[in-house]
Amino acid sequence: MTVTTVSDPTPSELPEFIEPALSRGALVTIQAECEVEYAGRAEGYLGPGERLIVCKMDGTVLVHRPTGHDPVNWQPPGSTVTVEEEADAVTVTARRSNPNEHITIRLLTVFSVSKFTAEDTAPLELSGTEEDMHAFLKENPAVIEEGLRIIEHERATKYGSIDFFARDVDGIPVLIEVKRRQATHKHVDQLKRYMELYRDSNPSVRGILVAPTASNDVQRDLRENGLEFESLEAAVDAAADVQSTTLADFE
Amino acid sequence: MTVTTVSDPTPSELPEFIEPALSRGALVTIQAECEVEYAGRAEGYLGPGERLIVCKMDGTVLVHRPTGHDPVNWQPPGSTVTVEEEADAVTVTARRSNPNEHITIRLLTVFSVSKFTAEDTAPLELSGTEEDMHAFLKENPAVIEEGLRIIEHERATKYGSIDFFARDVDGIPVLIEVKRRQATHKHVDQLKRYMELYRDSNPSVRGILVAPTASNDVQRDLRENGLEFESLEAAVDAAADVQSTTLADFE
DNA sequence: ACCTCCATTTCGGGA
DNA sequence: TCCCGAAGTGGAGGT
Repeated sequence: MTVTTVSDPTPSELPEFIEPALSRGALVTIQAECEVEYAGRAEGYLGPGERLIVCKMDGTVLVHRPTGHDPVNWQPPGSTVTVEEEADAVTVTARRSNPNEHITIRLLTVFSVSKFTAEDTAPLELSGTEEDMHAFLKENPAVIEEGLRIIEHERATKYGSIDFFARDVDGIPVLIEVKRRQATHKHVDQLKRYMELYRDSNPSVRGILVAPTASNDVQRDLRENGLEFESLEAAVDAAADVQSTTLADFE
Repeated sequence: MTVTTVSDPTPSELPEFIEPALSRGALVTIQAECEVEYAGRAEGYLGPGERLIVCKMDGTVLVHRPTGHDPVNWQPPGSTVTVEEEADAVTVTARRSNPNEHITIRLLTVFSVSKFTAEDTAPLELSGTEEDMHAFLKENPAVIEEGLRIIEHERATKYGSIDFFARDVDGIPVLIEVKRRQATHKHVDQLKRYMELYRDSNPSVRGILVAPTASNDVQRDLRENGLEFESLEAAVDAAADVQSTTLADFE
């Protein structure tokens, strides 16, 4: 039996159910009315309500409301989880240092608690990330500009790293920043910053922001700073494909 | 009965259990071996493994592994969830448009499924956010600099908004950017960008980055750009307190 | 440990 | 709707 569920557990059952389950690597889910208090990087209080609580073997604790993607309260992996029976409630506390913070969940009424010893080793295969886009552009620099030669990928600077350091057909150095989503002013800032590191020693250096789209405002921002925009919708699609894409896709 | 759990459900039970539960506003949790496929902003595939699946009434779907804070796969709120029995598995699909994307979970073995009609209206009370820091600084501008007058909070520009537009004791305009955590080069960039909007019409404008700390690199970056750093550890603490803090805390 | 940046970021606020 | 920035962001990768 991989899943064990206890309906309407008594308060004294909870510590002896949850703590050993976690230390044996189980996923614990609790359906309960609870209130939550958090103190650490910020301070938070959540009054009584019915929520789904998930505790993981690595110290992760999540408190989920009936709606929304994000947990309303949580504790990241690396925390230590303890369950204690108190006078009028059972509390689940997860603590960690660095940063020093804790979450305390007061279980007012527990409707159900279950443990699930889950085994999961399959890796997540994800494509269409910015990394995939990089790999594609490295192999197909001409989709950015005819004659462009990639000199270095992820060129380190004292502040972050430039996605691509390249040279154009005339040998002029080109700094390239790649985004997988619509470009924003922030990305222009990022490219501008890298440009500053090169302009002194090489005033002719060019800067290109490569992204599927950019608003008119952002495109103007680039122009006003002597930078260029290269719309590359196709590169995003290509990066999502597993099989390699050829230049023919762009003609 | 608020929670209903079915252990080892048969495939044909699942659609009729899950879909009505969601449409009636329940939180559905599934403990199962499954594989997951995602296509939309990126493409993903996760091979068979044992996971906890959470479906919410608002269309949120989360797939959690035995470890980690983040779901390994998910679909954000606003999706439409359907459950279908197929030849060799039951699939849970969540779809949304804008962006067009979907997640498909193939349930290979379902150990347990439960529905939880949770009611939760309590608001989350959170303090120590950047917004709280703003409120504190607005009331206590002298902690930034003696004689500073706040003219405008969240002053809109064509690009984002400046946290504070102020004037110093000599009437010189001051742009202030506030961060609740250690300042980074990105924040310097942000302030620099706002400065550009004012330097033309007012060359003497000053810029201050207010944050609890900043690395030496970042502080140098600020100096080299004619900007200032104001370390304000205390303001962060003050913002976390519910009761208002007085200037005395800084003396 | 620090620093930087990506993320299927999500979320909320303002124009 | 777009656009922008915060988040208790989390997570990975480099130095």
